[in-house]
Amino acid sequence: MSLAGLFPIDKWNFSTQFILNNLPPEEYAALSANMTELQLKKGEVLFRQGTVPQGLFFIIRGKVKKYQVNRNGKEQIIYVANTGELLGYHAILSNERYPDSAAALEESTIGLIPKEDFLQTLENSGSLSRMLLKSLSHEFTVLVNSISVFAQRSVKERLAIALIVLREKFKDPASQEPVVIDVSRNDLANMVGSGIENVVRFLKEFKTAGMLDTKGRKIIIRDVGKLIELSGYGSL
Amino acid sequence: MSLAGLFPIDKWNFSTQFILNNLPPEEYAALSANMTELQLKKGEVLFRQGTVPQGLFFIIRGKVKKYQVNRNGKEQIIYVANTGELLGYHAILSNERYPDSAAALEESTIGLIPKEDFLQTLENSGSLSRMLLKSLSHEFTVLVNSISVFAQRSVKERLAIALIVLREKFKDPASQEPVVIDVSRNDLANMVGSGIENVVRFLKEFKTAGMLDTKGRKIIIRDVGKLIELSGYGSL
DNA sequence: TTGCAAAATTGATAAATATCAATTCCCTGA
DNA sequence: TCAGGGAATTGATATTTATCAATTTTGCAA
Repeated sequence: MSLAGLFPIDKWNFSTQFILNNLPPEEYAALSANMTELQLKKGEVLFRQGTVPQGLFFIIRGKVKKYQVNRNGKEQIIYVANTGELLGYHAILSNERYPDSAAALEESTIGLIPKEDFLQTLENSGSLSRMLLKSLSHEFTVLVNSISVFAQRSVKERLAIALIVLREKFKDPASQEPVVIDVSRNDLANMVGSGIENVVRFLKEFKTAGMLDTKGRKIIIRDVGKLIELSGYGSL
Repeated sequence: MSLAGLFPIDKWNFSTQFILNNLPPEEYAALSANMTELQLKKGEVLFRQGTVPQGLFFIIRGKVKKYQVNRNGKEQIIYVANTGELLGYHAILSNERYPDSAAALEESTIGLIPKEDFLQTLENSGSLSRMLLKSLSHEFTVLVNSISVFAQRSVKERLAIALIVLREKFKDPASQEPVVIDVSRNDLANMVGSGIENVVRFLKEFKTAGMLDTKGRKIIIRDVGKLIELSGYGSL
């Protein structure tokens, strides 16, 4: 089922997957000349908030959560980045430390581009800077949306939204099967901004209502339409 | 009282005030050649979410709230922009419609720069694009912080934070007097993401605790230190 | 396989927040 | 200056969400 016209999925996804692909060949070459690969196991941290950025990351394959940890150790997931997306450019561009941390949600392959190569290419390239401006501006839309949702919507609605968004991320384009979302209850709760228990209870409710099934920690989405109704984006 | 070392105020402010000032003279000239001025009365809308951007706005003097209105008409204030800040560039750069609306919180003077002049200058200028990349990346930090706070902190903490942030915005550098914050309870509630009644009750609590006084709708901050304690950023 | 530790689930209850209703308190324009 | 109306405040209560305490289930590693 496509979400087109039913749910504003573009307001929940960044758009950096398009950057590397659309770069003129010579700029791509400059950028990737010294790119090294790096394998992350599930749960491994790519970078940690408060540290100084050393490079730009490219998700060759996998899923990476971006999150903040507050003083009480509570984790808030801001975004889940997928294959093809870039990570870690904000801190380089703003010349600040990482505002958030990044860790693999599943086994992932990451390309690491040295900070200098990134900045150098940026100097010499109109396209890269144009595309970054565009992506960063789009991210603004995404984050502003998140703020409204966190500030105003109920936990149940936020869970529904999280499931719709995750479903897109876990979708296998080659398959017609219902999408299987594979994240821990803990990560799900940290995306939704609530406790594990609440999330579990609402999941059960959704299950009873026929929107999804669970199989261990895996969540199989059966009826996105109903989830969209619940999310508050119904009859958009 | 300065917040340095006590509260991360930079994580709550965008940084576009620096852009126009630091632009090379010829680029500034190109940008402002066709700038027209526009006077906004308190409450007047500068642009509305979902509409197509026509230009870039510069706050010559005043305060402008950026907010989203959801389906139920509930308003969420995302940010309060102050004198010197730029507005409305995201939608132009991402080639999307405005993700949020903007309205004057007080009588304001706005400079309007045609979209074409902005894009043209951007084409020809390294500085402008560099500074925008930096500002946009910093905004990411600000918004990510907001998300964590909305998702995890209590209304009381959020109110304390809102007051600390507003105090900075309403500060008169020429005066040593305690800062007077002049916003409606409604706007304050929409910043905090709660109802007016809750905000009023917590304000009363803060007042009783000696952190502030009220005078009609005006809020006079007496003890930021205590507010910082309450905000959850105490002993940062 | 099996046993175990971690993760998920369930239940009960406390705490926070939202909502509805009713006053009271300002501003502002006549 | 004063009356009217919107804004702010207060009170009472419903609803949502968080938290604590047990179980039960799962996924691994031996």
